[in-house]
Amino acid sequence: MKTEQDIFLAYLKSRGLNLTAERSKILQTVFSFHRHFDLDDLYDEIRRHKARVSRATIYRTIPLLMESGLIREVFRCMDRPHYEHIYGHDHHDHMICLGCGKVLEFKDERIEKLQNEVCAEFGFESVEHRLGIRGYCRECREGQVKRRGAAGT
Amino acid sequence: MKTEQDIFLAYLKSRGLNLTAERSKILQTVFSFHRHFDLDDLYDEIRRHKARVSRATIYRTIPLLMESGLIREVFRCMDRPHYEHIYGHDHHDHMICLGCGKVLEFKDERIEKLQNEVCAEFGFESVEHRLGIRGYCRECREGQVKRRGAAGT
DNA sequence: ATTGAGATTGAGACTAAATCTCAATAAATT
DNA sequence: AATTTATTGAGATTTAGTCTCAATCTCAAT
Ligand SMILES: [Zn+2]
Ligand SMILES: [Zn+2]
Ligand SMILES: [Zn+2]
Ligand SMILES: [Zn+2]
Repeated sequence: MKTEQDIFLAYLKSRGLNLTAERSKILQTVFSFHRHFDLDDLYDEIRRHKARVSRATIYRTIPLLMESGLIREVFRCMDRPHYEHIYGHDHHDHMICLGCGKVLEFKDERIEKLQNEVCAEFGFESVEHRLGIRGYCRECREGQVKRRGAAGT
Repeated sequence: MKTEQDIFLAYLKSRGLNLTAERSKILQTVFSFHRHFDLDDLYDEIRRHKARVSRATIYRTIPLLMESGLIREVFRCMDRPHYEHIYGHDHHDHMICLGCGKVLEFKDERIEKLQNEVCAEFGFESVEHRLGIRGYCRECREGQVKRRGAAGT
């Protein structure tokens, strides 16, 4: 079982790039999250650990992490892309509550299978997909709503 | 059968707003498209008809059209949101070719139904959803690829 | 250990999308 | 007609993201 480091390192090597301290710190921080994050979450968390990585470097590193298959963009919220690490986690899709901003994850094998069928019909080779359902969660429908802002898909 | 104008007008009235010449022109142009469009497509098409509406007004009107349920954002391409009118059209989802940028539309009732089931399980009330599959279309997989740039979901 | 080629970084300049401000205009209301 | 409120366009402003470049680091070959 390879670690995320192994994978990132292999990817970087394959491109003639190095695993620097900054990239390593970003990688480590990404995998320390147990939730979806945006660039500023990363930046803040790194500083909170008294490490110092510039925003420019984070902007540069995110595409590398995506290309190496370690993270993916999941949705856009407050006009910013949000990411999640995917290595070691099952694929899943998202429901985003327009009331409280909560993000629910779900996976339905039947939907996944049907997507493959549709792609086959069209002769389309799927590389990646994203299903985002926006609406209102149980708590927001029933009880009192604490508005935290709407989220985009 | 209401026209898009009726709907937009009703929405505007409900908010104490007026259907001005500019808003009317934007509405008309939106429904003259038979493809997905972004803000500049709108701007250019309006000017091509020798009408004059500022970008600021278009930026202001798009949210109104979305809130009134006439258009929706469908994906992001070249870092810009793209829209489509939805009034009078069946709901559908999209496949986006990473090779040529082509956008294919599909609808699978079974997938739609399963989404409803999943929402019910979670007690989640769906308002809207978006399924985007990115990959390679038949032509790009077989023949020669004419790269036109990648598209985002 | 030294060296040189190439990779990397951070700071700040730059770009471009989107929002905001505001004075002038238009529409609705009285 | 007068008053109020909505609307517009131009340009200023904000902000996410990219680009530039000089200084620094990495690594592989001596
Ligand atoms: Zn909620
Ligand atoms: Zn997730
Ligand atoms: Zn294609
Ligand atoms: Zn469509």
